[in-house]
Parts: sequence; structure tokens; C-alpha cells
Amino acid sequence: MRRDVFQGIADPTRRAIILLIAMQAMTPNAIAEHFKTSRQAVSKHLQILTECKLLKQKPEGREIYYQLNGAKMEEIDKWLEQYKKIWETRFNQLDEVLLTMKKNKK
Amino acid sequence: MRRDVFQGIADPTRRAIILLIAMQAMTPNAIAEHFKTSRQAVSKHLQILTECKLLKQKPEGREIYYQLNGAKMEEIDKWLEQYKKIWETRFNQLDEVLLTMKKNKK
DNA sequence: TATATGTGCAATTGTTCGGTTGCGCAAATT
DNA sequence: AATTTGCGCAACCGAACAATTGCACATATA
Repeated sequence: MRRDVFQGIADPTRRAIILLIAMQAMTPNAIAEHFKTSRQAVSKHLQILTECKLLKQKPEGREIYYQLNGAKMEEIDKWLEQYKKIWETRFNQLDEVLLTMKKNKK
Repeated sequence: MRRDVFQGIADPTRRAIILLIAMQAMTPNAIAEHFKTSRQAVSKHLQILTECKLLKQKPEGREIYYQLNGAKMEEIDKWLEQYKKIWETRFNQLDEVLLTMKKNKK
């Protein structure tokens, strides 16, 4: 079962959960109140997000607080960095050049 | 059918395709050569990436060059910005405070 | 015109996903 | 001790996904 960060943020409900938790750690029931789906469905999303390390569990007696793992979010940022560098060095212009070369070769 | 940027980058093969194309616009066949899967499978990924606007098609006679759409990549970056702001303002510390308050309330 | 090439599209198949319902268990409350 | 509350887990279902195979079509080339 693939369980990486990108699959974690692929679902809109999960992104909404991340947004909620980013602002304040919450328990599954508290989170579920914000959605129309069942508590168990939310719980499944929490499980997935925890598996891909985007969330951390903080047990507090009988309750479990879920907290955002900022470090894992940075992983996405790092991935994006690659492309930022490529855009900034204007590789798009190189594309145009290559296409033109191809066109003229005919 | 959900077809947003986040689902676009959810698949590892598609991320690899994005990386290839980011450096140089390529045709489906050229792209397919880099993978062990069939040309049609790659073509499907290209279709998905095009639908969610991450790629742009540049028809060149009989061939079709696929090009990365940097603007759409920035959409992911914008999404990340939200959380960066939250981390930088150290909301995590606030979490700790809230948890401590909860703990002491008992 | 006949043929090869580059590509998209349709049908099929096995797998994963997101959701629901129901159950079980441990921690709190009475 | 009995009950309530907060959660996770398992089974199940329909939809979406990823990949394969086969075909159709348009553009080059001979």
C-alpha cells in the first residue's frame, strides 16, 4: 500500500483536515464535527495522514490529539523547489529553442 | 471524476513525467522510453496531467510536444504558503499551551 | 497510392479508495 | 460495578484508478 505525502494530500477532505489541525491540534470527534461524513470515515483519513507522517498523535488520557507534522509538509516544499529552480533558470525558453530547431530541421 | 493538481501529482509515475518534461518538452513516445510501462499507459498519465492543466500540448506536425505549465505548479506552492505562515507564527507552541491547559483542568 | 509512424481512444481487468455500518475495548463517570 | 464516552478495527460496497491490449486515424515517407 502506497502511503506517501502526495497521496496524503490528494484527497480534498484530508486537505481540509490538515487545515483544521494546522491551526489547532484536535481530537477525532472534534474534527468529525466539521464534516458531514461519519466519524469513522474521518478516522480513516486520520489513519492515512498518520501513516504518511503528516500527522502526529498525542494521547491525552482517553482522548487522542492529532497534531500537524510541519517537517513532513516541508517535504512537499522541497519537491517543489526542484521545479522552481528550473523555471527560474528559464528552461521554458530552452524548450522554445529546441522546438524551433526541430521545426527548421524539416 | 476528480481532476485537480493534487491528484495529478499523487502518482509517482506522473511525478517522474513532470520531472522529465520540466527539463525539456517531449513527445509521448520519447517519454514512454523512460519507463517500463506501455506507451498507452504513459499516454493516459499525460491525459490526466493535461486535464488538470499541469501540462500543455504543443502540436508539431504529427508529433505532440508536452510542456510543463509552471503556473499550475505555483498553485501547489500557494497552498503550501498557508501552512508556512501558520508554522512561522509558531502555532505549534499554542498547541502545546492548549494541551497543557486541558491537562491541568483535570 | 501504399506503407510506416505517432498518437489517441475504447474495452477489460485487477487494485485501491472513500464511505458506511457494526463491533469491541479501554478510559472516565455514575 | 454498571454505564457512558472516545476510538480504532473489520467487513462490505460502489466508484475511481492504473495498466494492458487492440484498434482507428491522421500525418509523414517511399
